Amino acid sequence: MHDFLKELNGPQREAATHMDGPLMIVAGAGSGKTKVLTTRIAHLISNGVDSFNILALTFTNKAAKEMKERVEKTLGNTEARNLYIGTFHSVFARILRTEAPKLGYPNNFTIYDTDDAKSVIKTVVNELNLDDKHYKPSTVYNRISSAKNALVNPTEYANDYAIQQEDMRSQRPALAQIYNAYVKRCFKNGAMDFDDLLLKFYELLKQFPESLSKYQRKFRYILIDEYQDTNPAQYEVIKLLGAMHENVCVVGDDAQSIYSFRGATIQNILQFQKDYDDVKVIKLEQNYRSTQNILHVANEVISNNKGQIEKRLFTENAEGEKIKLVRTLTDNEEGKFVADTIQEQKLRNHFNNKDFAILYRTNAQSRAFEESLRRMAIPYTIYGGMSFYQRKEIKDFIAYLRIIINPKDEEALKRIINFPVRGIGKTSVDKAILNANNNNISMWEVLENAQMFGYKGGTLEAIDNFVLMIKSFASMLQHKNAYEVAMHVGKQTNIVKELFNDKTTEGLARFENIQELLNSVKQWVDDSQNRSLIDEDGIVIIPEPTAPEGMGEGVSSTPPKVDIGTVSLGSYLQQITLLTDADEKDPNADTVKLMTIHAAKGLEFSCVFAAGLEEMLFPNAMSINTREELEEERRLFYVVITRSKKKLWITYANTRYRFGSIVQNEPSRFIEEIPEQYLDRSFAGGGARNQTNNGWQAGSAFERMNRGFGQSSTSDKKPSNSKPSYLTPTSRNIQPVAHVPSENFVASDTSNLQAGQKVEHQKFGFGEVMKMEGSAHNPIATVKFDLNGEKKIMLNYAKLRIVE
DNA sequence: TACAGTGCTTTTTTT
DNA sequence: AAGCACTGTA
Repeated sequence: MHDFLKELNGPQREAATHMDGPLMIVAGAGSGKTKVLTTRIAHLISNGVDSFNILALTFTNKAAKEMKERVEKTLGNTEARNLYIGTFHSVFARILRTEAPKLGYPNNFTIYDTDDAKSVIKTVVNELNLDDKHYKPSTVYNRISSAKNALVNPTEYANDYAIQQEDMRSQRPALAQIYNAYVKRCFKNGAMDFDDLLLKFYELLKQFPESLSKYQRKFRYILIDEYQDTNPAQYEVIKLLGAMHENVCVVGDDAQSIYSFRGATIQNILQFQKDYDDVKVIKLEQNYRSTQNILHVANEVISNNKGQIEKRLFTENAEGEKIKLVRTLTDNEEGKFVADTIQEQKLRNHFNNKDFAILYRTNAQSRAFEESLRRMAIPYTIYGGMSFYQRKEIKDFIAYLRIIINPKDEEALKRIINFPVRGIGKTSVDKAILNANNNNISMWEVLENAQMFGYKGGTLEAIDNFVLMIKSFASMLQHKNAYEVAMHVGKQTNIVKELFNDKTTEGLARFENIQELLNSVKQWVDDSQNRSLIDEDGIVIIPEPTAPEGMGEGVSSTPPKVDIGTVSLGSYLQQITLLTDADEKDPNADTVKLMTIHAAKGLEFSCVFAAGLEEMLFPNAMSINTREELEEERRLFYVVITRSKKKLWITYANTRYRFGSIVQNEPSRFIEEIPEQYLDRSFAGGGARNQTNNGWQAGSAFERMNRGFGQSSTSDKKPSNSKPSYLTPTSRNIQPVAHVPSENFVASDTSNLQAGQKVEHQKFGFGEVMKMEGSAHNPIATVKFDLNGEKKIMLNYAKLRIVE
């Protein structure tokens, strides 16, 4: 037996050493599934399986990278470099780079990110003369994305009765038409969106038996991480690829399925056992991560969901502390509490910054934490922001590179045709697009033949110069590498110079960003020296960022079909669009981590703050309409609880800002699902379930202080602990003048509220409605309160009692 | 044509 | 609160 198997427990070892045949590992949170996966790969290799024949698919680049590194470490040699480990998207993109021509796409197809895709949608909605208020790009995009993930093509979409009913109901009857136009336009642009990477690969396998058999033979062993999050497109691909050898190993946890909004379906887990004759099922039920208390709470919470795969998570870890429940008055106070507590814990228990994570439901919640951490000079890293490559100046620059690699890329062309300004205005651009559509050619081809299409004078000259310039860039790639070309583009277009001359702070930042972009191209080029660019068939491939140093993959003697410069730049461009901001950050940096719960899946931290446990927020207002939605929210709660190894705080605020106005929220219903015995409510803010002002509880003290009922005396201190600073009101915190709601306060139906009516607000007191505005969907009342002045109240959130 | 001011929407989660 | 699109002005 190999050494690396010694560290595994029974079921883990059984899973890791299972050789042939389908295998399903049901892996509870913190049960060591990554360890099992990596050990399994190592075991396969050391038992004679060629590393070239192993495919491992994950959902994030981060997970892929970690897996690769751990296999490498386990094996202690470089065999791991030959593995295909990556995200569904990156692995499929890599393969499609060689196979795309079979489907009518260029090898150098562009990958459209969400912004590009939405821009295409905007274009086609306009061209179809549809109202873009009704057909908002984000809504349409989501709808199209769902269809693609469910393998519903435009024709099926248009012919499906239920779908059509649904679109009629939502007042969007033209969606089928838009979907169709969108798909055609992307194809014409030589571009695939994220969903296409899955969909087109599926179509390839489906339509070309020789391709199917090629990849079936190549990937004799397949491993899928986070199987509970696969969607039908991914499911079908896996099924096809695995059909020959049936060596498919999936790892998943139904309790952690949190991506149904992206088309993932838990059905895939249940279906797996029916797809193959004898599926071996192994459950990993021992948790190595969390304390008993944390695990008990997690188990208790998730038991409120119906229909789960039967399993009992247990741990031999210490009992640990109770879960600390904390209520604060506002979102800013919540931020302060967390920052204070981190500071205190660091001093008292010698934690590092990186031992803490602040996890929340929505990205918008990060603001308050950022501010408080910055004020206390605690280093932090926020995940979930914009990737470096999505910044405007970077995308503009990249658009030049995109257009020389794929001239059909209309989105890129539109970005740069008049940037920097060269006298090709909107009218000229519209005309070009119109001509392109009418003659069924690309916009670029129209520009190439500008004179033929009636352009004259200065505009014609400007277009001709532009076309000439782009062509000169493209031809440079024949003898210069991608970095040299990118540098040349920067100079020739004046972009670099212009930014250099812009001495504003933002201009400086943009200049530095462009420098960084050029560095990243340089790095890519340098690294490519060590990469094979040709696969076993002599076809140019997209190398992975950390790909092998020219081994195995077979440097064929067949000459490449395209210039190396083009290949290198083309693969660079495809690769960077699949990067997220998480891939650009160092997870080991000693900083507090801030991210959504979704983004935290698969991670663990000694100390976790689960923030914003309020109704409307978590569970989110968008997800409380069906049992399925609510159960997914609960799984999300399960995920956040199980991220914690030692200490867990659950925080919520009475009021917080939303869309610029204050809203009040009830504590989350999920809090009530935690058995009292595991809760520590003695914390600042009390976390009192009801909001009565009893005892010394700091929260009520805070309320009293802010009502001007006299400064809290020293006896108000928490025992053995000086008063935390978040209890100290600052001048910035302008609290409303106290108002005690009437005995009979009941929120009225305000759907017909009108100016002139008298109302009572729980906190702001009595007032008169001055005016009504906003939409019927989101009415906003301006109320002049007797004691608190004028305030805008969003009626969807605030509770008002109509007095008269 | 470019920019400043206005008003309107937005926030659920992401490769 | 903030970012975006639209509009009117210079």
